[in-house]
Amino acid sequence: TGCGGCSSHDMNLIDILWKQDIDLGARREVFDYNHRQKEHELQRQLELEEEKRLHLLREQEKALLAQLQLDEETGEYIPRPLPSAPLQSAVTPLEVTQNVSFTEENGDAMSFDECLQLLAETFPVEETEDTSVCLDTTTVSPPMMSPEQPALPPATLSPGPLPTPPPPQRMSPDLEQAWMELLSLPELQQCLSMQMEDTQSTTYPLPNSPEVQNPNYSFYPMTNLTEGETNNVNVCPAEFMNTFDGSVPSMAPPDNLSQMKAKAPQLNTDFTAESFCDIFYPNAILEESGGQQGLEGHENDSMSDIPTKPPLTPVDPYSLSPGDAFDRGKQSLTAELPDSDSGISSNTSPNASSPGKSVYGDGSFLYSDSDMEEMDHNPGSAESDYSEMFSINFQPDDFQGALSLTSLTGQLQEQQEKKPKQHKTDPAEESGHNNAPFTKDKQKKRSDVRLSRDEQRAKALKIPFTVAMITNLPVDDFNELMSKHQLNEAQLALVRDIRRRGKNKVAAQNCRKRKMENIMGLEGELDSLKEEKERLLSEKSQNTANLKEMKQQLNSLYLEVFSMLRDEKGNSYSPSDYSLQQSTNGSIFLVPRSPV
DNA sequence: TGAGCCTGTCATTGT
DNA sequence: AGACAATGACAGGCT
Repeated sequence: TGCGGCSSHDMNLIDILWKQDIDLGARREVFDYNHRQKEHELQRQLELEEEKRLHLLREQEKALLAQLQLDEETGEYIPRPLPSAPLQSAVTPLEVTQNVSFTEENGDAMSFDECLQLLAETFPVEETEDTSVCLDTTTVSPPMMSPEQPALPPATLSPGPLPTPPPPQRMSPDLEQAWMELLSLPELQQCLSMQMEDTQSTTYPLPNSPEVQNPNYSFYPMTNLTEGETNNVNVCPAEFMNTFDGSVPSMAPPDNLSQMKAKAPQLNTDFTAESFCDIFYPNAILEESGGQQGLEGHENDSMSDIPTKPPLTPVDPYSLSPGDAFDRGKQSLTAELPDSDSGISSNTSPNASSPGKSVYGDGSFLYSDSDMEEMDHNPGSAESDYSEMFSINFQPDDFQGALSLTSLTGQLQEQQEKKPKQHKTDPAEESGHNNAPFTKDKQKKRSDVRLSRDEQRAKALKIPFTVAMITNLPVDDFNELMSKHQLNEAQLALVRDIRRRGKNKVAAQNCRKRKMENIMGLEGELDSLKEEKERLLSEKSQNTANLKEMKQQLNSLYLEVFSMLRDEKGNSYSPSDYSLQQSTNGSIFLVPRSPV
């Protein structure tokens, strides 16, 4: 079906073939008349567009020829004499292509491949390795093309008939050299290699693109053998493909040129290798260091809009507060609510009954659980204050080596633990905030506070460690940490309590998890046992049935044997009067049954 | 409003 | 003996 300009007659012929061939494995829809009709219409449109495009190409070719003539005094179709200096070889082809600025003048945008195509058509070159290298990029590309974009088979590689074959013409030596140098341009080769590599390793899937899903896209006329848009379509990101929107790129109005440059890479007019790469792999250019990275984020247009993700930086535990400004206002309130339920300090402060009066600045660290309740009312403030406290009290010098890492992980963990906390107040708790220490009401809103309760306590007692550190540090490190700080009795007790609670909390979690796993394991075991029981019962019933059958067979055999036995008078023995018994040596005896 | 679940905490025991 | 893990029990919060 690779017919180029398929006439309606051809299509009818193909129709017939389709209908006749039931072994093609083609889906039913390809035989659908409406479907085919739509395809015919689409094909006609494509043919028209192709004609327009070819016409434009001819115009551009004329312009190019004119330009080339202007460039040379000799009248040859050579864009410009090429310096042979190696240093300039990388620049000159760019100049060539830049000089061929037909697109700007014509107001049409052409892709790099279109230019190559134009060059090839203007100065057809015999197949060389270089050209095949260049155009081979199209062959490795997945067949992704929009219906509006005529599928263009590899031009110079295709031995098939060419609808518009350029007359065989030998490229002028200079131009050929320029062509080779252009192909040997490092940037271009890099781009091409990236292109090939990308098409091989990373396709540009268009999950929702009908062009890709349409199994019949190959029916679209493949009239033009030079690779133009196809190549671009194959390699350009999906968002670029979606920008075609049915318009032929070369017919793009000039006023949209800049916009099209940004969207459609094939519309670029400056064919420098860099711009080539830049257009096709904007991410790769943007992220100079991570070329492959740039190639991966092309499916989504928004990806390019997303700012480059900054490298992972250590989380600043002191910047975790969601609202310091709001929370600072509560600091005086929350700061006066420290407590340790260790039983060591729990003398109710004289100020405990007057929340408005802070004991924080008094240096007092003896608090009641009722104070903790007030802390519970402001868990958010406690969180922020906690971070704020550590921003003040945290002494990096105290944590060296492994401790710093531990503290970091602990802070990270802490950050995670803070997230789900909720903020509520309970009037009942407020009324009971003067309760004696160790009352159970301190456990209210436990889910609200969780570690933040200990965090608040730690803050209140100015303990310069994170709760995560206190909890997670190994014993030796923890003891070392404690020894490095002059903590008073209440602080030490609180730290021990925090550590105990933290570890117990983890232990409880593990225990419950283990319990659940055990339950699940037992359930699985129960299921397997049930299955085995069923199997055994089935087997038992089967055996019972077999046994019953065997008994019946044996009984019938027994009766049969009896029926064949005769006494000296020729009378048969009655099974009710006699029985057959087998002795240990295998001999059979007819034994009279004893009367009951 | 009560039931059920989840989670933190305490007390206890074992390692 | 002390630290820690494991676990039952309890209580509070949440749905």
